[in-house]
Amino acid sequence: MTTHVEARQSVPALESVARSRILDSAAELILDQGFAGTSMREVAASVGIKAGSLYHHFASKEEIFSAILERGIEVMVDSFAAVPVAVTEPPEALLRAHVRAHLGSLFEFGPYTAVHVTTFRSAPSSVREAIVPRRDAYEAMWSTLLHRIASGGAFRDDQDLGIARLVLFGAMNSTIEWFDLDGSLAIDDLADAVATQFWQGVSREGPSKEGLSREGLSREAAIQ
Amino acid sequence: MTTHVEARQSVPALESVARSRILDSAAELILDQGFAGTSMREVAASVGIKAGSLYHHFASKEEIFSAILERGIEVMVDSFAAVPVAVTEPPEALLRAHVRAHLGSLFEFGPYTAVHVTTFRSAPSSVREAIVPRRDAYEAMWSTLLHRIASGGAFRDDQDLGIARLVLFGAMNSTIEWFDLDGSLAIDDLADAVATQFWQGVSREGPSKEGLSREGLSREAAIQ
DNA sequence: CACGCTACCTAACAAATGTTAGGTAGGCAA
DNA sequence: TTGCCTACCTAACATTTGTTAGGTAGCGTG
Repeated sequence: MTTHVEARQSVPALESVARSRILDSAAELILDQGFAGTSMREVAASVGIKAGSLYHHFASKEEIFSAILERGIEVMVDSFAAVPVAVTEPPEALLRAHVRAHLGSLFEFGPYTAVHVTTFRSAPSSVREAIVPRRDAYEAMWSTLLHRIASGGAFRDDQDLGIARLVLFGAMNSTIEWFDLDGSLAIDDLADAVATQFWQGVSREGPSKEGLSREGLSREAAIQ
Repeated sequence: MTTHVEARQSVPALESVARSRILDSAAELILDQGFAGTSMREVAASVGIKAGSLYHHFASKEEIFSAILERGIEVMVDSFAAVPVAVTEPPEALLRAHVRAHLGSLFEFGPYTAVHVTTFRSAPSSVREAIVPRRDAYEAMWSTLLHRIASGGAFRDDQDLGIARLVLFGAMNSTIEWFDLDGSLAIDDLADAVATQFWQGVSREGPSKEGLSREGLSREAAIQ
């Protein structure tokens, strides 16, 4: 009854075509219903098969979820690694390019990264713990980047780098909530806006020495 | 078998003590399991009663969820309205105070706002649509605030206000993911860091006229 | 006292859940 | 042809789900 047989990929085939199709559909569903809110029957129906057949490709619902979250990280890491800007470029250009890459991973390579970002916190702890190391690895790439820039003296020294990074992550990741690839704002312009806001802020006048801190930010509270 | 009878509140009692206790526990559970991932029996057990008894206080699971999301907005709106800084204050102070208020609503008044922010996108559309107007009202309060500041000329004019606001929201809301009230970083310092980063950015040198934009950000893509 | 009200309970319901066992159709290789 | 393998199916399973009906204990008020 199926129209044709899928060709096997020539690569060592970590992920067969069938598996990928299922993951695509499942991720889309999970993105707007959550993991627990998406049933195996729904996933199966969305790719035109019956629920039981899913177990020909995955051992369990959790395995599907895990695969999606992992692919989400892969996409981010690959995007980061593929940034076409040399580390010798000026800080603003470096930053902008990496912001663009991260936003790209959220919108341009399937729903995987978006699912990862939005549902990680409510994932079963077994799934979550298995992914944490890879997640940390990606965050470390960013840490390294920011430290490199900071060591060049381009950053203000009254702001904690770890906090700055987490705030930037939040700003980027939450674009999922409102940005639309097909809308009037281009993703390149979005990246520029986010990067500029991160780098220079929104105020007209330049940064004062003391910033906004009420009495000077205590530095003891450093976060990685 | 119950130890005591709850005293009725003297206020018109929009929310009885019993209802509030249930909402508290339910919100906590939903915060780290999601709506679909949290069962009525779980909620009931967390307040020491049986599932059926929940229906003495709420008509359905959805009603519990709705009540939580609505309270989440209430907390935000109340916090915003209670900001003890006059609009005549300098922009940085105004901003910092409102950032502090929003962060407070996320961490200091129960899990409601946090639940709202993290689970809104995966809520059943019936629930979501009912809440959208109130949500918009809160966002409008921020829009008004930012426009007031902008009309004073304090903002750079090459950045879209709507985007800036959404990015700020993202930065604030995603602190849920990593900030810990009982950690070494005080929430006041967090607010300072976020506000400073929003206002001045992280770079040392002042904003250049052209910013980071590749060729000048197109303004047509204005977002509310 | 009797009444009614609140807040809970038990027990069950139909429906939906993840998962499994066993079967079938078609392609490919010997 | 025979046999195996992949990819699907049907049908059922035990469990969990939201929800409801009906009952009971304790309280305050008439």
